[in-house]
Amino acid sequence: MTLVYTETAMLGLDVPLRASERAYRQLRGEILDGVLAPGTALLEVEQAERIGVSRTPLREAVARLIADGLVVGRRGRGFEVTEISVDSISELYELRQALEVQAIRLAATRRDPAPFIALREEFRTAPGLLDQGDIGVRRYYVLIDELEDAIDLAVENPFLVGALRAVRTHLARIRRLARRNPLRLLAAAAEHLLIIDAIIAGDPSLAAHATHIHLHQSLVSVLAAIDEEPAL
Amino acid sequence: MTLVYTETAMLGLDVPLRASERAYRQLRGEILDGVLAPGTALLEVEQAERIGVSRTPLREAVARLIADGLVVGRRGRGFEVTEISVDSISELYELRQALEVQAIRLAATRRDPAPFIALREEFRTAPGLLDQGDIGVRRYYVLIDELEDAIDLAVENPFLVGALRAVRTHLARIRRLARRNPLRLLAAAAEHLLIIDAIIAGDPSLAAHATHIHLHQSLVSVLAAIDEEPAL
DNA sequence: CAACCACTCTTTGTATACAGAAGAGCTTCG
DNA sequence: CGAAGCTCTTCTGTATACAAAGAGTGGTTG
Repeated sequence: MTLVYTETAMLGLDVPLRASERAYRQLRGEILDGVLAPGTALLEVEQAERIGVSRTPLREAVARLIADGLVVGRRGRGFEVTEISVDSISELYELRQALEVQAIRLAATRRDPAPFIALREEFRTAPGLLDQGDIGVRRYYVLIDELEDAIDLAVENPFLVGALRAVRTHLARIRRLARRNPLRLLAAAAEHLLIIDAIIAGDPSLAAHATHIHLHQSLVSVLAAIDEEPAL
Repeated sequence: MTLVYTETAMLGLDVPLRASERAYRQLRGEILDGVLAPGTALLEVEQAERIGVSRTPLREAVARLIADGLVVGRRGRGFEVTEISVDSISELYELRQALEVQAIRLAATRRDPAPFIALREEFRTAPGLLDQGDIGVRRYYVLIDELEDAIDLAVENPFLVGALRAVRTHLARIRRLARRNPLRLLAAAAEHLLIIDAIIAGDPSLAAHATHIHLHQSLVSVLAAIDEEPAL
């Protein structure tokens, strides 16, 4: 739930990191990026040699990944990357809805409007951004990250933010296997604007319902995208 | 998020357990029971010797406790048991509300009524139970555990149930330092009955609102109890 | 020919030894 | 007398060696 970063990491310096931390970040990144596909077996010695650490810090990293729900222990034979089923996506969204709606409610109640007003301006440029192809889409995702950060800050609740972060970890994997279509991104941008407006207006109920709808649409879109893809 | 128990543990056999698992359970139990008070420093060698395992499995146990949010790493000098502030209680309840309301909604939607009908009968005996002093109160808490288990089962969502379990871990600590008064327990029993009725009736909205109210009253009671106590 | 048992090999779980970093206390110098 | 620096101690972080458990395989026997 609580991630601890060293002060050097927070400063973005690439000062030598603890081996266990390096192993954790690398494995986590590879799982999220799909390099380590769901179902992949993780053998301790093999992974330890590959990453360049000994088994002790690697085990610590795997333990954290298990706590994150990205890896499961197989009885007897080591560990493997967790699978993603269509059912699990719906289940994740049930949790996500509960958390995001609550977070938005609190953000709309406690907010300092300033950062959201700034974000509103940026989100208004989103339609233009989405016309600029892949690079625009990437900048759009950065915008969403900034919105999430602003919400996390406004929520002022480490427990809730921690739970949200855990959900977002799994979302990152899902996003990979369900490339969203441009029309959906455009609609999503409008939905985000509505949520931002509600936060600025200090209307928790409106913000909550807008979030509910946004997540519903998002889930529908993700499930449709997955239905079309041959994989999974 | 996901807890993995060995099959021997699930059967309740006290077959030799892995050392790391033993260390985890003992430390977790001691933190939850308040034997290891908030702020207590955990030195690896010291704890390892006390529990009777070597440092390696102890570190694994501590890593899991950090993931649970029961322990935090102190920069430089080891680890310590996390503190509980009044603010953190309110924050925990904000998360708890989001999760429980969603869980109850889903339970009321998907439920197999049978277990809840059985629980309703049991909860009707709660007022009598609470007249029987300490032993009755303890049986009442067992009843609540059974209700929570029934809800977890009906929810059919590992993500949501996992998040709930994490919250309940922290609740156990809070319950310790805010002994509830008998009147509150009586009122809580009535609130639980209302929730159970709503689940049996298959009325998600009613169940959700009943839960909302129940948690609100619970928080008010906890905060009042803590205000009275000299400690903290 | 099939089933069961034993053996071996692989892989995890645990202990311990070693190295490096951080804090405390003492000494010394200004 | 105070402050700063150095050393010493203590603790964490990592590697490695060892033990035990499970799975797979081959042989043997009914």
